[in-house]
This record gives sequence, C-alpha cells and structure tokens, in this order.
Amino acid sequence: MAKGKTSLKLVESHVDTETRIHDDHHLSVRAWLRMLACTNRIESFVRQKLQANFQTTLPRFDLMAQLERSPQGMKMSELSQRMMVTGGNVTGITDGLEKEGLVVREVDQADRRVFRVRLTSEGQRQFRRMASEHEQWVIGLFDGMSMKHKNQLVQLLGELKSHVNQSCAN
Amino acid sequence: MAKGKTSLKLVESHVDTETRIHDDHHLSVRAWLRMLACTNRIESFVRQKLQANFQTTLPRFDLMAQLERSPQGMKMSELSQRMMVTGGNVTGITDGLEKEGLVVREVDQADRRVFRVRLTSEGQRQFRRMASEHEQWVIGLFDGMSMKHKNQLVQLLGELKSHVNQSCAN
DNA sequence: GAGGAATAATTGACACCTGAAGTAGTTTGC
DNA sequence: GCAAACTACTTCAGGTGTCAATTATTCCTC
Repeated sequence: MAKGKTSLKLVESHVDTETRIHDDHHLSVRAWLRMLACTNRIESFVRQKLQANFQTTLPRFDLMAQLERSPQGMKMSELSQRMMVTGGNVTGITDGLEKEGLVVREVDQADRRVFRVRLTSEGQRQFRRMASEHEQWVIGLFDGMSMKHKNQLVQLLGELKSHVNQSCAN
Repeated sequence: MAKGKTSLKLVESHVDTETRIHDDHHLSVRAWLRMLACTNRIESFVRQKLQANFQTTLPRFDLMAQLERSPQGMKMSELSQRMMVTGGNVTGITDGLEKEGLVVREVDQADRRVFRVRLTSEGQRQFRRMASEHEQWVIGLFDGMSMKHKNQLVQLLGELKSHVNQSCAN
C-alpha cells in the first residue's frame, strides 16, 4: 500500500461545497474535512519555511526532533515507532542526515544488530535554530485565536483522538 | 522541495510529552500537534480501508471524487487546483486511473492544449461504492463524540482555518 | 498576421512513504 | 548446544509529492 505524502485532498473541493452540506448526519464528515484542510495548510506552510530558511524537510526535522531529547542516541526501531513511519523510511531519512553530517550511526556493542543514532554537535546547533523558529511559525498561525478557543480546541481534539484510537483498535 | 507524504510526525513524540507542557505560550503548539495526531490517525485508517476493501489509494479516490461532480469532465489544471497538488502529480495519478479503465482523457476541440478527464461508467460505479463506505468510516471514527462537540469542533476549525489563511497569505 | 507572453500538460530528478522480502545477530526451548 | 523463532535493520518495487524545464497551443499586441 503506497502512501503518497499528502493525500486526502478531498479537502479543497469539499471545503468549497462545505456550505452546501446541512444534513446533521454529515457533521462528522464536515469536521473531518475541515480538520484536514487546516492540517494541510499548516503543514504546507511549515514545509515551505523549513525549505526556504534551512534547506531541509519536515521528515528530517522530525527525526532530529526525536534525537534532540535523547542525547545518548536512539535505535532505528525507536525512531520508527516515535515517528509512526516504517523502518525502511527511517533508514532513508537517516542516510540523508548522516550524509549531511547532522547525525551519526553508532553500533551498539551490547547488541550488534542495533544502531544508535544521535545528533552530531553540528546537528544539535542546527536543530536548535530550527526548533525555535518552528515554534514561532506555529504560534503565528494560531495567533488570531483566543486562549479560550485554543483550549477548547485542544480539549475537543483530545476527545476525538481517544475515540479514533478506540475505533482503530479493531 | 520534496514533500514526503505524511510528515510532521513530531506527533507521536510530542503527544507523549504533551502532558508535560504547561506553559500557556505553548498552547498553540499543543493544539497543532494534537490536530496533526488526529489527522494522521484518521488518514491512515482511511488509507488502510481503501487499500483493503478496494485496492486503491487515497489520491486516486480523491481524484475520482472530484470528477464525480463533473460529469462533463475536468481539465487537468482544474483537478490540480481542486486537489491542491501540482500538475505533474495529477498527470501521474490520472495515468494510473486511466490504465485501470476508471477515467479517460479526451482532447478538448475548442482548446487543443486541454485534456478533459472524466469517469468511465466503470469508474462511476466503483466510486459510488467507495464513497458510501468512506462516509461510514468517517462517521464511525467520530462516533463517540456528541453532536454538540462536533459542532464546536467545526466552529473552531473554521476559525482556525481563516486565521491560517491570513497568515499564509504573506 | 507575426512575435512574444501566457497557459496546459508532460517529463525528469529527487525525496518520501509503504509493504514485503532479505540479511544478520539474539533468544528460547528442548 | 543448537535449531527455530524472533528482532533490528536494509533493500527493493511502486505510488505519491515537489519543482524546474520542456513542448504545444492559444492569446495579445502592435
């Protein structure tokens, strides 16, 4: 099963017709499409910024974000779990970052199947610069929203997340 | 700039540490990461279902969804806009669907630069089956949520979307 | 009505991403 | 002890995605 990057771009079209959907039964679909629209816009924005300001990509940034909190390094399989992507994917992204000198693979002497990946000092420096900007971007995007509404949103999304997790468990 | 499918999988990790973030300044980041987590889970679920039940993918489904409302066909560039992806991408997805006999390209006599793409009758049949199931999946995922909360969510996301659009406009 | 700007679609290089198959090292159970 | 089962990682094929360059056609202006 391939998983093209962005996908579920039912978005734009449904967004266009969103106003025509009145049936309460469709409330779920509306919520979903609207959430998807928001997510895609924000992701796209962050992606552009990362590319323009740091010549890097979201997956690379994400992997570095994982490593930044584990100075002792992480196993490939841990990265895979945390990032919710397949192992093969982690291999590829790590290859790229290693080639750029931002991370290193180190064999684990205790278990020679394992690679511990960690940020180089260059990688750390670079990530810290990116992370602080990244936070500003996100804050900027949510800027017009009141704290109360942000809180409500966090609540509702938390509720949704748990429902989704239950449904997916099957 | 490459755009790996899923990306922004800061998700899982941040989700894990979410509870440790208390600073109100980070409310935006929390909301963002939580929304991303929800979206990714739902997308992933829908993707799996589409693959398992119909041996198709989300982008293909999305493209067919566009065409379904335009029996007279759509230009490639229209599809590109609606789906919010690049033209080159539409070319590829259309190629695949055409190969499977679900859509056809027809040259527009009025403007010979243009291809009109439309669903074949086979494509229509297949899409309708998929669409109704798709709706059920989404409704199922939102099932535990009260109508009131769904409405709130739709409201808040609408607000967010307009703020994001403004910020991105620059 | 001819040349240049604009538009429609494709192509190619590259980066993700997945699932499945393959390799190498560890554990387990008898 | 040692074969089978398991685990960690890589590799490969295939479907998305992007951007930049190319081709073909149309529009626009003088």
